[in-house]
Amino acid sequence: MANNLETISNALIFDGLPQQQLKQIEAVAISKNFAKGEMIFMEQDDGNGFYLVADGRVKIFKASPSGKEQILHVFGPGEPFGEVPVFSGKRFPANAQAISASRLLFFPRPAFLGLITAHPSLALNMLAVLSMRLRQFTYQIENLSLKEVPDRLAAYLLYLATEQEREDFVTLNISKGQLASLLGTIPETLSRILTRMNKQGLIETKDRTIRFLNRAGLESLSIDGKKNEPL
Amino acid sequence: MANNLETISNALIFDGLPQQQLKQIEAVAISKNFAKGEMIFMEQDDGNGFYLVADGRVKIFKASPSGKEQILHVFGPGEPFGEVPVFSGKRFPANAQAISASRLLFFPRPAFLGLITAHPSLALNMLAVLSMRLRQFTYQIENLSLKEVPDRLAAYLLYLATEQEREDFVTLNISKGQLASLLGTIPETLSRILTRMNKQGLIETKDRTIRFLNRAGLESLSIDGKKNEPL
DNA sequence: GAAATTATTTGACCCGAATCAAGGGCACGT
DNA sequence: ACGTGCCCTTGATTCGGGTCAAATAATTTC
Repeated sequence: MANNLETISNALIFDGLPQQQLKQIEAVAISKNFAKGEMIFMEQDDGNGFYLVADGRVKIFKASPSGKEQILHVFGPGEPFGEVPVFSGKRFPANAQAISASRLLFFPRPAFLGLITAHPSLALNMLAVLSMRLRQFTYQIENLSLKEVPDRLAAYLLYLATEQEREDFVTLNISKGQLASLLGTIPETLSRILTRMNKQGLIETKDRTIRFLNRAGLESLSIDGKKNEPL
Repeated sequence: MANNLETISNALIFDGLPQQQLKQIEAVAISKNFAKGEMIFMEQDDGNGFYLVADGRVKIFKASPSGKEQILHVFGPGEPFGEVPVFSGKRFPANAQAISASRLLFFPRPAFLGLITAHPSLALNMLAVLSMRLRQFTYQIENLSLKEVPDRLAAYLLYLATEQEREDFVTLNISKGQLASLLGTIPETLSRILTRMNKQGLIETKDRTIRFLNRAGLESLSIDGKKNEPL
């Protein structure tokens, strides 16, 4: 529950900027509140600015006509989203929805473009953010195309462990249904795989806590699947 | 077979820059030649600069241990690639390989960072390029996760028609095997689907030329698959 | 231009994961 | 405490598409 200036100061995207510029940035930010489940924008909407999460949690996702969803990102405090239309000049390529009650800072396009033109290091920060996101998408595409669901799950759990700076267990910050959508599968399949991994002694799950009983096994799965078994 | 300055002038990434800056840019570019099939860089290599295709064609791809490939992009003349490490500070997230004999202009990281800091519009161009690429990745993820192979193929053919400014036929600029890898499938499956589409009267294929016999059918496939059939 | 690769097609088969259908557990509001 | 939903799990079944194997066609190379 930080104030706007604190939120901006702590965001990586504004990292390294002098206090004075941060105040300029704060001056153009507009605070907006969203209830849990509320849509922030939809694919094909015009994007007249981008958002920074102050509080809460937001999912960016694609939806198919039949109702299946693929989550692209889940963003929490300090993370920006919705920048693509600002620079591409096109519409939003995906949907954004609050998955918990959220407070967001909105930066209107013209004001932000002015700031970025005037401050090269802000431009470089933004380039870094977009590059990291491209990187992440390459991993997501690799996972969807080249790995099977258990491998993706293993990779995600290990990533989460790094994220949470833990060695032997992680705590999911989204529901299992959402995790399924993030991994490009459906809840039924995820549930079955978790059950199987428990039986195999790889993990031990209790609600949203997953303990690693065989980290090496998970790592092997996450890297090359289980194709490398004895002949 | 344009010279370096022409190549740079025609690249979208340097669009709108004054002649004098283009010459500065040309001054830092290093021309490199690659034979067909030659690797340009591999995933996890250090990225000390980025490339601009002057001549030829380059594929960016991920590979699985079992040998399957997923193509992320195919770039031709005027298109930049390998920028992610320049701004993210991390290593290449994917592989790059010449799929035909190619001449590339290489821009070393430090020189390019200098240019971008000095010229805001170059920074904005680069932001636009990365944003378009993020956009494209969202479509690729959507295709892989939410659509089936025939739907992806239909979407790709229609995209290609737009690209080539044609109404009723397209000419593949990559082999069918490469197309399979771009669509996230394998040559056998692509071959079967092309055969099926021919039988269904959707298309007519002759080598790398594909004629649309039922564009509406393709469009319907590309949007929501064939789930919307009569009850 | 003939041999040697490499690309494409076709067939038989198999497997991972989606779909369809219930059932159970838990939280929340009244 | 008692529904009413929502989330998660489990079972039975189906299906898309990948694997393996082999034949054919198209290129490249010498």
